[in-house]
Amino acid sequence: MQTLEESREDEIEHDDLSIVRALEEDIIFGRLAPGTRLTEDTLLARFHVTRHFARQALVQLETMGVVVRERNKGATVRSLTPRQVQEIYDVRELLQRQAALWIPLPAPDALIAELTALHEEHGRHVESGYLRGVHETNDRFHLTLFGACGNSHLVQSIEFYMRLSLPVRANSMSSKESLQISHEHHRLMIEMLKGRDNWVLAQLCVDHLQPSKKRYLAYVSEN
Amino acid sequence: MQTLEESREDEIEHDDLSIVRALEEDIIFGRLAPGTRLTEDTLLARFHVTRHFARQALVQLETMGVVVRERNKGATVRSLTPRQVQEIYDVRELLQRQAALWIPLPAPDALIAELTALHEEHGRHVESGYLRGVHETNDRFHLTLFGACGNSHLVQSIEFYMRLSLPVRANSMSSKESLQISHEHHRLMIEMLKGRDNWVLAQLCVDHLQPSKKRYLAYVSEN
DNA sequence: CCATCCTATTTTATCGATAATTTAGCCACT
DNA sequence: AGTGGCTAAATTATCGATAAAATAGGATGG
Repeated sequence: MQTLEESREDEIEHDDLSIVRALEEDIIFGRLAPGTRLTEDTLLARFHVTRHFARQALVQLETMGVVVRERNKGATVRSLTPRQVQEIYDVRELLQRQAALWIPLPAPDALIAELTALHEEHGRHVESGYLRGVHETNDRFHLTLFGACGNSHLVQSIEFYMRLSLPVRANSMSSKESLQISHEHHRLMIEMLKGRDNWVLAQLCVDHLQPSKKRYLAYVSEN
Repeated sequence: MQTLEESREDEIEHDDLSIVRALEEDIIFGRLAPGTRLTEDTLLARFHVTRHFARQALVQLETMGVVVRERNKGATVRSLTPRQVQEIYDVRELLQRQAALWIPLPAPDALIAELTALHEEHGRHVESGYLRGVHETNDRFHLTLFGACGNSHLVQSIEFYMRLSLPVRANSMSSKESLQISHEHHRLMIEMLKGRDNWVLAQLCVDHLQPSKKRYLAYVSEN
């Protein structure tokens, strides 16, 4: 049903932001493997934009840490070594733990309501297998949750590292079981927000990161 | 003596990186106040570069969080509200504390030697009042120190927030006394690296951030 | 005298053409 | 057969010109 809305790239107009979005999605869904070359001309042809926008999109993806650019050589989808994955996740744990600790508990009803709505939408997408929606609501859920810590700069950094770990998280998108576990975690988080124990919430946020990291590390070690 | 090497911008060639550096320096030395407009044409005239590079420099400064750009309006030097300063420093404390905790102690002799060399150079610059050198060796000192934590991504984030707090740190550059206190802190840090107590080191790193933050917040509150 | 619209000016955004660089394949030479 | 350099292809980097947008100042009508 949802697959109908794919691949309209020939028809609609594009600016550099939409190119960034599209490529980001290609990466998390595994359609663009790490190491894949991204030449400007390819983007030009695919998105029907002027060179200026294709280039700008690549520049932006580079600063987001999603692609690597070498001078006079072009851009490739960034590939992460296990070491880098470990480092990135260590920082993610640090940031998300602290954000969770800083959330004033119990959380206001408005926040609970907003998260519950996102949670339900997420659940529907998981059940129907609409991955694009799963990914989108998942990210919105976490940014809303961590946003409650009141430190917008911390949230920005959390968002940055979410982007950086896109290829790592790609794995877990492929199995419905993982998505359901993740969904259940979210439910628990909402419950915790009603209580007063920041430490339990923080631990939950840290644990929530483990499955996709472990899955990825296991995957690369067996190759 | 050192002032001789200033203002050669008319003569030497520039790429966007050198523009970024120059503007960065202008900000930390207070020559460019927060809120100042940076039009492309101004940079064009000042650095004798093509519009392409001036523009690219502004784009880069924006992603570094040093300037703000509004569509069709141009770039201005970012100004930080006290709230933002507080947020930024909360994150800096978090990151630098953790980096300090992750440094394996006692630190290897090679690291001690490297830091001692930087420390001495820093001291010379403080004494001679060569601010450009003070700033440069100061940043190198901290990046080398935190680099020892072994997590390059964490170090990158620390560097990012050092940039973001450039205007805050500008204040403390103006008083020799602050610089000397800072210098003494560095000496203590090196001492701590020889010991085994990560927590003392971490606390020192956090304390080291306080003076410039407090000075800045006091400054804006009295205006 | 005030509000509104218009216009001139400033400034950024977009573009396609051209220059510079790298890469790979080929050929000549040893 | 192997090595070195040379040419052609692919790709990115740079540029100046033009388009579009925002702004400020003044003119016009009420």
